[in-house]
Amino acid sequence: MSLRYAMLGLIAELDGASGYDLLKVFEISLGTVWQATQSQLYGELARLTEAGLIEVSAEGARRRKEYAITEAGRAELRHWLIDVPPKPNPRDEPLLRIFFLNQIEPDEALDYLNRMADALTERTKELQNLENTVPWEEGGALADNGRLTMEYGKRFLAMRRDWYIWAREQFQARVEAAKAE
Amino acid sequence: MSLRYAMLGLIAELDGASGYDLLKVFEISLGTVWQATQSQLYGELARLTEAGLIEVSAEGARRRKEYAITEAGRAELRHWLIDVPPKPNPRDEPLLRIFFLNQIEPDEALDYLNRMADALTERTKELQNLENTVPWEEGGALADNGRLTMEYGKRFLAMRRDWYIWAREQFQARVEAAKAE
DNA sequence: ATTTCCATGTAATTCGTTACATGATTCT
DNA sequence: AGAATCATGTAACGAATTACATGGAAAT
Repeated sequence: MSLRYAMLGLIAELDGASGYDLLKVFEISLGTVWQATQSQLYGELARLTEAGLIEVSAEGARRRKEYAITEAGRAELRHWLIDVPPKPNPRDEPLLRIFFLNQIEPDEALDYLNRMADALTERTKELQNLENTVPWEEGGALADNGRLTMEYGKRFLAMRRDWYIWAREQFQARVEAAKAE
Repeated sequence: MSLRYAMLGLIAELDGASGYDLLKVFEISLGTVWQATQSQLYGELARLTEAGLIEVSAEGARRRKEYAITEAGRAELRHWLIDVPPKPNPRDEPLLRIFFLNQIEPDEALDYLNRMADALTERTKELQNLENTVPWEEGGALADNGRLTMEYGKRFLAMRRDWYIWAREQFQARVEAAKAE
């Protein structure tokens, strides 16, 4: 159900946004945190309008429809932010794989852990580049909060890279202990 | 598609497991990393059998069916582990909320950030308790890998708690700067 | 006897992805 | 004139959630 609130929140911040505008925002600034397809967006816009949480505030050229949040929508968004406890992800694919590491050869497993650590180092560089090129000045409050999530992203990458390095060491120690027998 | 491999991997490790057995494993040891419902499991068991990746190795009392991985299944699992790059989560609800923090009052936002940090401290304690009560000796390789994910869980919790504390400071500084104008 | 646990399945609904389809405006 | 971009929608499919339904065996 969170897509609903993601859209509600964006419409609250970016007043007079169209479905197309939202799509761009999802692609660019929200892409790392929440993904949505064009199909989903237009469907949810219809449902939000139906539910009275947003309304068409203007119609522009090329069939463009601009949306604005209603009072009911604002209340709903506020309620979600304050009263509904956020639920963390119930699924983590990279971590799932760790459980099955002994299904491949020890060397392959060590290699896998190395590759994962390297990939995270690579992504850290990319994120750093992104941070350097984003025009932070514009955008106001949304950009300020974007900066918070940028820092989160950096810490998350670093934590995982460190963990892969640590896990590799653990795994290797295990392999060598087994060999010594 | 990862549920498929989660089940394939479990059947490879726990030879002769039934759907019911897998369900228990998902509830207990795999629950923090990958969730699946009973409905999903039985459906996927049928599909995996259909695809020749597993087979019914025995039938027991109470309609129990035990499954074993086939050679084709082993190859498929191995291929997934080695060749298919894992994809990290495209959605993070707690982080999404951060974008809309300025939709509520500054005091409420600060309060929210505090509550999130506290909740993570709480969950750290729970995880520590869990670690102390899990019988690590049994279970062999699966348990060894479980220990790796346990450490991941601890680091992840700590990272998020620290970040919430940091974010709270950032947010407060912003609020005070705005007040000073 | 009856509760509890083992055990498997199906149905209905919602959410997400990919693909298809089309029209209007601006730019070169 | 033609390409690129803006803009909205629908259809088909697959994955996930919730609920329903039932039966056999063991324990109290």
